[in-house]
Amino acid sequence: MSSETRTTEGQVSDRALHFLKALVERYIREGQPVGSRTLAKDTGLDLSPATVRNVMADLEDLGLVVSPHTSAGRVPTVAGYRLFVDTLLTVRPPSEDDIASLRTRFETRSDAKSLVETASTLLSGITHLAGVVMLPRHERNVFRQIELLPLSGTRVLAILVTSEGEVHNRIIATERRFSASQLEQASNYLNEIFTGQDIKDVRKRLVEDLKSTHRNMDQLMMRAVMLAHEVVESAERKDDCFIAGQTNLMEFGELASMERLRQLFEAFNEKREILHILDRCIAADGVQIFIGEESGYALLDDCSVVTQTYRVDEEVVGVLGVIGPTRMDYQRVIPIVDVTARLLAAALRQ
Amino acid sequence: MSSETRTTEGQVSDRALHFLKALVERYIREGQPVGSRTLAKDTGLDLSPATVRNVMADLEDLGLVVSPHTSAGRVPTVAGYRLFVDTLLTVRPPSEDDIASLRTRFETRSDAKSLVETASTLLSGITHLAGVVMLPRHERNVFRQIELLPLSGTRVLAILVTSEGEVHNRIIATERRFSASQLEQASNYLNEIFTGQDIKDVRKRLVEDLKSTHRNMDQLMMRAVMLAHEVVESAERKDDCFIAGQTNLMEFGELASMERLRQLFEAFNEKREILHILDRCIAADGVQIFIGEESGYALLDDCSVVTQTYRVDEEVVGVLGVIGPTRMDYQRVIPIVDVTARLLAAALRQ
DNA sequence: GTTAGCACTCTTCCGAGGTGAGTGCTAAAT
DNA sequence: ATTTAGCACTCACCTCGGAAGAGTGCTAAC
Repeated sequence: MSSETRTTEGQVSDRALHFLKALVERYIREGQPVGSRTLAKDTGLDLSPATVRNVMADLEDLGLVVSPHTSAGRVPTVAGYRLFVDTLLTVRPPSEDDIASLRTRFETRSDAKSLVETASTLLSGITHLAGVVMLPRHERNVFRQIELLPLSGTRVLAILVTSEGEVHNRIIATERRFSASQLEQASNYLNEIFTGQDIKDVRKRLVEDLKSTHRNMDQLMMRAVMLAHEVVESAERKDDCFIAGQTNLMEFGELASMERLRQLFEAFNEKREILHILDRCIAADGVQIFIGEESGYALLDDCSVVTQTYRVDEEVVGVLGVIGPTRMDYQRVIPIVDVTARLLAAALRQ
Repeated sequence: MSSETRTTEGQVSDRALHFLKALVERYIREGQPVGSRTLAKDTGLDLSPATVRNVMADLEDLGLVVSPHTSAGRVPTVAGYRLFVDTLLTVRPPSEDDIASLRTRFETRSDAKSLVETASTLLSGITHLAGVVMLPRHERNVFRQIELLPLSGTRVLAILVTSEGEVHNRIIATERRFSASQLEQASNYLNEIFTGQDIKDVRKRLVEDLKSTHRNMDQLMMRAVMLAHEVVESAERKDDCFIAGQTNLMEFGELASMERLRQLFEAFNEKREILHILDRCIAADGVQIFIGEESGYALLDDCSVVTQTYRVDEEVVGVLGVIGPTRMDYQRVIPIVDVTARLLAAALRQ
């Protein structure tokens, strides 16, 4: 794929590229196939439609544009967008308005979850696309404190606090009844030994512990640590990802089919596929763009994904971005995603 | 309105009602205006279309049905649905399949939040409508334990556990730095004094306390108790309500306009209006049905809402239901909502 | 290399005409 | 007094046939 892009790129004249750029920009603005006459005016070069047509034919041969039917203008293909995004695009910094509206909204200091929520709302609000943000996931996840409280019957409420100040709780169904003091004893034990350690280590250690000594609480404590471990592994991936502004996508004509939209929204609710894509983006580090089918999910064939990772203490902890039609305004969107990532990182740091 | 319904009801012959019933049922099944010929066959009575037409004309005069245009069949009006739901409807118990699929899914015992989530998923899955469930809100909200932990800078993490086993946490920005031991002291104090008390009382008491003594921690503790109080008041109402299966609504032709759908989905995200309606339903207790404009929100003009309250320990703590097109299958939906409410209540009780 | 001209292809937008479903009304039948 | 058959009428919907407009490809001239 990349080699193919190379060769085409090599053969395209500068003027042709200039035309491609103008065409993509125009199409992004208007959303309709652009014809030779229009494009001739757009480029600024004082050329006749006929000349433009010749160039367009070349671009079509190279697979950078297509015409939906004989007598429509041309529309960029995925390869066309790709070339545009990779080499033609002039990234302007986000407008003052956009920055201002971002900055103020991030000023409220609060927990990771609400920051992430704000971030996705902001992204979707400013770009008029769907905003997605993954919760920060730390490589190192330090056990800070655990609290075990008896509920009715044999159920126990376990509350885990990590050193990042995240609180996780779950109800554990046990085999027998535990008194409040028994549970306190257990949590004291856990806290004493494990506070400040990495949760992965805690788990490993406890498993070994269990083999040698056979303590009364074993089962319960094991479960509690399992909870802790789950926090690291994040079994509940669904909650790790915020999506906002899905409805924005309804306004784009190219996604107007009810059936497609429905599937798209269901994917947003399901989140599994979205998370897959974001995982790939997190691995890449930096701005990552999937155009149309590049994402690998048929659902997103007419969509593009623009993401940027964000880091805390030099470590990449998450990723955020937007999902919209392939025809999105990359020039505007990319810097916005970029800035939002930085602002979110800053907000998380303090 | 109700008096009007009365009078019309009085004037409608039994046969006319029988026709209305058949018409509504048919329309719910097929989704298209039903004409005299069709209806004549449907009723079973061996009557000619002409006769049916006469009756239909009467029903139209009474405002129970309308025809979208001269040569279409008739469609129930809101008043028609109302009459149908109130007096004509034969509620059959939910099918064995439905009950089975509900029961097994509720067997997993877990915390309120995930039960509520299951409930809404189930509702939407079985009815093919949007399912909504409000989290149980207890009148009495008992303070069980509070934990205060220092975070970076002057921020403090407050964790509150109620006697129902719900865990709430928030980050509190304070004016000055507190050490871990100071915070422990504070939380010990709070726990000692307030455990087992109603949170509302706790707050009242603390406010008074502050006036007399001027303790070191005042500000912080005040905030902590504010958090506790917020839990009761549930400032974050948004999180109190789960909606699932919104996408189901996209399949109904009568809601097919993009613009309407978009507004509807935005209302679902916003939740404010939905919560208003649910609040009204909770006050009513029992099965509550809003048909079309009855809900009072223009957004829901083509929708109906069917809800049932659910109770724990005799006290109504929440409400659940479905939102779908006015043309939903009331006969099937109502009992399903009813059963789900009972099952959720049962699951919450243990 | 660029352009004007021209034939050609498609979409899109009417308007006409036909069809079918369903109605209301009237007059006859039960 | 119902019920029914008959009939004229009304719309929505479909299809077909231009006409208009946008845009193309090609060719020949500049």
